[in-house]
Amino acid sequence: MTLRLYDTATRSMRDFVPREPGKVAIYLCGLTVQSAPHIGHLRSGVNYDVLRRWFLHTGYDVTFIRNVTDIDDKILVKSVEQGRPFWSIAYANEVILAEAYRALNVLPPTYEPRATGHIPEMHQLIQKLIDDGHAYAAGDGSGDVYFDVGSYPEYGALSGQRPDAMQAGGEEAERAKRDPRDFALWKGAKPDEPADAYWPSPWGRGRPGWHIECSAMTWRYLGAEFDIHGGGLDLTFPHHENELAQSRAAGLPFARYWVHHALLNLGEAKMSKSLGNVIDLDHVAELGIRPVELRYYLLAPHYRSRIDYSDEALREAAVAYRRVEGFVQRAAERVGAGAVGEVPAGFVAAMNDDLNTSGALAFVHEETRDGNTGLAGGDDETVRTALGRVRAMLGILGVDPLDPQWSGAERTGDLRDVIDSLVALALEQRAQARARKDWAAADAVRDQLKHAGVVVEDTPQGPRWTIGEQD
RNA sequence: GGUGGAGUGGCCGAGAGGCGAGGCAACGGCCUGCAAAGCCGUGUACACGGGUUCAAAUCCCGUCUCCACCUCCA
Repeated sequence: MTLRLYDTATRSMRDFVPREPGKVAIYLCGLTVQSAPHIGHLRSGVNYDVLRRWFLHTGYDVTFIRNVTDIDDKILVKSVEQGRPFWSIAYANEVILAEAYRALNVLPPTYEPRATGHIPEMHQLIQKLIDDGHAYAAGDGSGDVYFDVGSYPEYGALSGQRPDAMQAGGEEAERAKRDPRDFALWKGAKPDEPADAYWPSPWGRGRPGWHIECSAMTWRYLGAEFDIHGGGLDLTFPHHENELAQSRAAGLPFARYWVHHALLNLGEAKMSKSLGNVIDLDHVAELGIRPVELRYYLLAPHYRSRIDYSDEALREAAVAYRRVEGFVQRAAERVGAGAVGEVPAGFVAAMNDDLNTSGALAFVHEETRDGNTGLAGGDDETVRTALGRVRAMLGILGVDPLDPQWSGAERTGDLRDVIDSLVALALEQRAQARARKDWAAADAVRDQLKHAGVVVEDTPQGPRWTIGEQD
């Protein structure tokens, strides 16, 4: 069975056929590092991380490129406002972003190129487009270079826009464009913008337009043609349409599949800096939700379904995850972590069906139930099998509780052994009280531990403790 | 105005012509000294109105509501 993916360009599900057998080359539009990321941005990282891990699981050699846009209008505006170099602002946000990805167990990309590191490649592409009659330098001395949309008949095919029906964009100020739909490949330097934000070019000092960077970087790292181009639904137009137009016009076949994920909304609108309706990792932490639980929340709905964020839904997802996590921990205590096992066929079928993570999770929960039954009945073989399967599935989703990434250390740190000794003392007291049926004394011990954040549960093998919420 | 997409039980959320995904919550039971955890059981859900069909949440037509894009945006 092969993976089927929904391809935006054809608006249909297509069997995934790699350009080269056994290899897949993916380009994901990363973030513009104008500010710290919110969880909508992180959804993008998590969704494509799951796609990537699925390819790895199914035996592909994956080349995964995720870019960083480290220069754009907003960054330059901030640079002027704050009196800091634009690159220091971009880099500071890039560091925060990297930390967020790491916290969510998003694998580092094969390479993470920055727009500003690829000016020569952009120049090459732009020159080729000019030479071939697809682009022109503005006649007003601005130093701008525009893509000539009229020279590319396929324009609009990706996003389903009909060029003649498109609303004229940002009204005035489009200076020397021959057609309002033409877009900037290169932007000439302007006096009111930071003086350190420019590079020399055949058309004068300037900086790149937004879209050209992705065409340049896919070309540089993945070649003329590659397998999958991903990004948020909101990038379909104009960004991806423009990338496609300029790349194709320059003679590059470009992406074979276009994968777009839906956005995360808060209230009535998508989460965005400009609307101010933003939830970030700090807010999630304040709710008592761990990063692994946030990751579960972000990957549980299908990637093409909109997520309407609510604290309540996030908490529910965390509870669902904790059920599975609880099984994994108890099972590992009983039979040992063991090796990662087989992945159930239903899970595979769901994942191959356009990465249906929701459907796939149903199998995680079924296997968890079987495992819990085994645990209750003392059937170690069932426990072992279920544990192996659950861990295999969770590993593909990047949320295996036994992955060193999570490992429970974030709550107990290196103090686990110390706590264990102390708790053992208390539990010994409780055991003595229970032996003489002094339930009040026994419960007092448990209550005190609970108050300190240690939750005690009795099992057929004796009491076990976990770290919970402090009262 | 143009282009995509969505409305599923108290909540979240898959599915896409015929056996009620899964989770959370609720209720009942088992287990437990009590609890916790777990297991078992309990739901006649598919925005509305028509139509097609032996059969529709799933297909067709119409209506309503919502979201995204058409401008920077994951």
